[in-house]
Amino acid sequence: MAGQNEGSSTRRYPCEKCPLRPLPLFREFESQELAFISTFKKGELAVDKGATVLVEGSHSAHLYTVLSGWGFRYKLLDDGRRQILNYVMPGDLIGLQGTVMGEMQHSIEALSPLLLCVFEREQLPELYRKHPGLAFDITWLAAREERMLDENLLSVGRRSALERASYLIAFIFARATGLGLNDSKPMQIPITQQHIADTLGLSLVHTNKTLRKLSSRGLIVWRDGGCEVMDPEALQKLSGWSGLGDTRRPLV
Amino acid sequence: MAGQNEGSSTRRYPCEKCPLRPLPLFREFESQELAFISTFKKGELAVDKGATVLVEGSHSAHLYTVLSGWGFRYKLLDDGRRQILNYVMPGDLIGLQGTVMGEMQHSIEALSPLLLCVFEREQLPELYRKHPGLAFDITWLAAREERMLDENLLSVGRRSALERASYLIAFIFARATGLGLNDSKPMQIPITQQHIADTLGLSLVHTNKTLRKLSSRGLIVWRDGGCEVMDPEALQKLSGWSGLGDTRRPLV
DNA sequence: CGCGGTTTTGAGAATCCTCAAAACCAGTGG
DNA sequence: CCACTGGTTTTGAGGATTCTCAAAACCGCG
Repeated sequence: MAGQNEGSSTRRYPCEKCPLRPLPLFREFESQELAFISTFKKGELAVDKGATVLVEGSHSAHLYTVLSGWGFRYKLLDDGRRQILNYVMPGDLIGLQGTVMGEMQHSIEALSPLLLCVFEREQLPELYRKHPGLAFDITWLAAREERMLDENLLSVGRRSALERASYLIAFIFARATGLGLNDSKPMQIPITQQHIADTLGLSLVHTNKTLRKLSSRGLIVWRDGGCEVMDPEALQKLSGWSGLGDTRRPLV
Repeated sequence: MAGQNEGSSTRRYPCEKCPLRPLPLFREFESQELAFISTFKKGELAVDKGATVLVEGSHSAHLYTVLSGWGFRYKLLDDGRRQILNYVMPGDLIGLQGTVMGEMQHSIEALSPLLLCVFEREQLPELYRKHPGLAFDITWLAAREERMLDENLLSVGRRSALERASYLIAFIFARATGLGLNDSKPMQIPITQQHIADTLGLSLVHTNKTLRKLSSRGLIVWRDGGCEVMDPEALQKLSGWSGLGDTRRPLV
């Protein structure tokens, strides 16, 4: 296995100075809620690129919010076939399944160096008791994840290879843009074609040929081991996807 | 469209005499929680087979728990391609997405006559304020739905047609069995092959040929417009699925 | 320069799809 | 009781998509 949670537990970002919260994407919080979150947060965890954050079958005592970096959730079959379920980006709450239902049913791996806020499972009941608004937010985030999975399932089940690839890239682009991650002009997504293949349910070879078509149409460029998005509108149109809504969302 | 919510709003089952709650599958409730649920419940809705319970794009003011019957959640592409996301069975909470996030992002259709408990969106904040335990249960159910979607996505993305079909039937069988729905000796699932095709992401023709293989091996029998499950263990083994856990779950 | 990981290409094979038609079956109306 | 109808299941055949196998090209890194 690539590597386990090796990470320092410093605390560079107090919640009051959270770099994410000011973004227009996120809903505003009441100060008392913010104060609670601040005590709820136990520290930060830095995870190396390629390391596994959470492992299927483990019984995690923690819950995390992504502060920065990219990752992905996936499941494996016995013979090694891998399905990537979704990507994990700043503001996402991860480990909820394990925390709420017991055992983790999927794994999460870092696609880039990840910085996580660490929360403790044990304090969750207290959160639910004292801060119904935050409890509602957690449900909201779970419903949002469900919605993204619905879309992914629709894509893998019913779209052609070309549509799937377009959808995936447009989808990731939309999420990253909302977070203000497109600082470089053509935004770059830090994934390999193997990741895309395992997300779309296609073989590596056919994925490559499909991406090649997108390249030849000028919609993307594959460079420096990542995908540069040249024409997100065209990708979205090609996939027949209606886009993310523009509702603001909570951040826990 | 086949038909809209035509249903009487009688109230045959007071919560105190809920036919589901006594099942060993469900966690026990505190009496005050039960009392609240009872006031939370606004009535019952009977939905005809084939009718659409919730429509994608609508802004539902209601939230439902299935009392009896079968249904399915699905999404459509513009050109009519359909992907079934999951099946809906007694004890499932539906409409949460629409209630929590605004617009419904999927539709739900009845596979058999459905009986639903009706709750109101407006009272949800009160539930979160007064009954953190119930709030947690709702999150739990959302996480459970997410888990089922993860499994379905793994299946559609990475399993062969034969494995997918086996998995789906074993999965539905396991859920129904937990609910005590297998009163008839070989349990019958009330779906058409078109439903299976749209769940697995396969064409109708190929689905038929795949099911035929399962029949010839004696794992299922297709009779009376439904699927009789003859050998659930073999199906589960063939699909390489580890089964549902045996944790008890909440019922809201 | 050599190495491991990633991308690219080619070729043949398996899976899965579409088109088309027949068989089957329950319900309806004559 | 029978013919008709619409929905569902079944089968065949040819074609498109996607897969596996295999090898080469590429690329950053020690």
